[in-house]
Amino acid sequence: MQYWLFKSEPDTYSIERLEREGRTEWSGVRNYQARNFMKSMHIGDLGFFYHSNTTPPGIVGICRVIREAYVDFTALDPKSEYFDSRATQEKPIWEMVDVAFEQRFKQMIPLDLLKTQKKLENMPLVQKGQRLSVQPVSKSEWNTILQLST
DNA sequence: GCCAACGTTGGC
DNA sequence: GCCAACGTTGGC
Repeated sequence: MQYWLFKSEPDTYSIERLEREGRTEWSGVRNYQARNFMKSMHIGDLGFFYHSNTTPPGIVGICRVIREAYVDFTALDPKSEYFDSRATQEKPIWEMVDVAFEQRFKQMIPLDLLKTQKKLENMPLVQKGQRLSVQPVSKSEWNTILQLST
């Protein structure tokens, strides 16, 4: 069992929408490092749901991996905003997982607060210039953040 | 809206 | 294989 963090701009896909829909395909990731993290996910893994590019940014809840990595077909669809002309049926390049809604925090844990936590100083999330949209979270980081959510 | 940081592209 | 140019991310 591993822990993760998924970033999403709420205008694109919010925790509220995930709560409403129950589950979603995490399509559109176009970064190799983030894709590789998704390929290493297993059913039952948990992830923090992070709202980026909003005021304030922060962790808003938890989701759960319910399907392991498979072809992100949006890369093959010319009509999709995530279309990648280099992707083919034989070599689709990009993959995605499915996640389910797990929990929404009563209050967002703002990035500001995460940055003040000594125990979280090594998280990619709090590093300046870090843009990775899917990243691993250690068990101790996970627990530290859970404490902040109560 | 600005811009620093980063990943990717492509000329050489 | 280097690296400048470019596009994107995302905090502020």
